Amino acid sequence: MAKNLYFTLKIKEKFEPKLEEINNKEVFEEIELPLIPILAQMELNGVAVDEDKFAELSREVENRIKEIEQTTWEMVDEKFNLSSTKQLRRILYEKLELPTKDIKEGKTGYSTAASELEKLEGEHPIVEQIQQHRELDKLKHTYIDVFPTLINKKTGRIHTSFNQTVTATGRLSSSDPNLQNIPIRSDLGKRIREAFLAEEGNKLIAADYSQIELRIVAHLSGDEKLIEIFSEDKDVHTSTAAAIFDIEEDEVNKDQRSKAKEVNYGVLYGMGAYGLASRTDINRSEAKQFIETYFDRFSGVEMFIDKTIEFARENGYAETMFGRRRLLPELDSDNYNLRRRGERMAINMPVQGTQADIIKKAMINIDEQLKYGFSAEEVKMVLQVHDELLFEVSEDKVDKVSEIIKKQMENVIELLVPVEVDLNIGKRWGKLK
DNA sequence: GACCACGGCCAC
DNA sequence: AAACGTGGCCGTGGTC
Repeated sequence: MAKNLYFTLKIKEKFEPKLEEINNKEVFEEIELPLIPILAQMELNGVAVDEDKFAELSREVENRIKEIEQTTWEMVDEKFNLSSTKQLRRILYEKLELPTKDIKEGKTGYSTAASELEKLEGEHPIVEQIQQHRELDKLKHTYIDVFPTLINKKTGRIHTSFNQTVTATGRLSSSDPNLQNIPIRSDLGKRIREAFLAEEGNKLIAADYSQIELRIVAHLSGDEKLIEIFSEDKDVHTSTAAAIFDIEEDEVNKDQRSKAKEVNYGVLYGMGAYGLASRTDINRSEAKQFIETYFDRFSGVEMFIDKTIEFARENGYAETMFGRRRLLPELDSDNYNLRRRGERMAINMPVQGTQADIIKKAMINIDEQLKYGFSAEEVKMVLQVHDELLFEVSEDKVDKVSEIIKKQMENVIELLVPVEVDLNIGKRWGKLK
């Protein structure tokens, strides 16, 4: 024990000045340190799951996968492993001789990734079988069949690890198992998420920040148009579509909105024309025009991006609103691609990192507020998924607790735009209202 | 059995 | 040559 104390002190002596030197003592003391016991408690709390539901899904998906396999084998007159990209590549591009003109090549040959299979739609019915197989196989082996084996004997719940020192931006990560990537997008995915639930007498409260990253961009850039959109509580993707297509908001169709959404999020990550074109049905020159028009309408955002990269190049790091830093030696590289990658990291850090700071601070403030009025039995913080907090709460405390959660999350920081949190409550995650 | 690279894909 | 940021986990195919 004495040794532990001795070396801990030595470590403090070594690192405290360094922390001060990089101006991160506050991030450490006001965010990371107080967060530790909260994460520990969340790990101990765990989350309840519906074991029978997983068993049911497993049987159902198993049968469907077998059907698809059989159909696929009959199409090519041979049995092969659909999970082997190597074998699939031989079948698609050699045996069936599907066109490889637009297909990306990796280190081992032509790709069979989802984005490439899409280009082969209509060429052969096997493509659709592979697409379906991919989704079902992924969800079965990564989630459906895994979670039942991870239910803790004593608690009857699943316990993750929240890692505090993994990411470059300040986000948490979750592992063993990762509970930050539970499916939600596909129909089967939704059914998997619905297998996460509250125990008898409890409800789940999911509280998520609405468009927080784009609101942070609005704040950091000071872009007038983006600020106006959020201040007037408009749908940001619809308004963006109206701005770039130069039409009225009520004239925006689904397709235009979804393209605007790609642009909105793409911008946060430094997406180029190539990226936008490959993710939508427009070609490169249209994509280029698109992005140019976006920056023309939202010139504050373009200036923010330029200034952020410039700052990072001069200082060797990018930082969040709370001063958390990410070193970016890539910006000095002789390698063009590496340098461009560094620039994209520089753009992303202030946005993603500030979001991480905000939600961590919210967790600390909520914990502080809840620990006096409620018992650990009545209220459990169970998961954090980057812009969302999940709580399991005694049914009779839901109203009071909801109010505290929303208030604390929305008031961590004042931005030039409103910070909004949506609450969803119910028995099953993914089926909340 | 442990580990690895790769291709692939789930989430935000 | 790469093209959109942050993660973690899967099966295949292979080595030790």
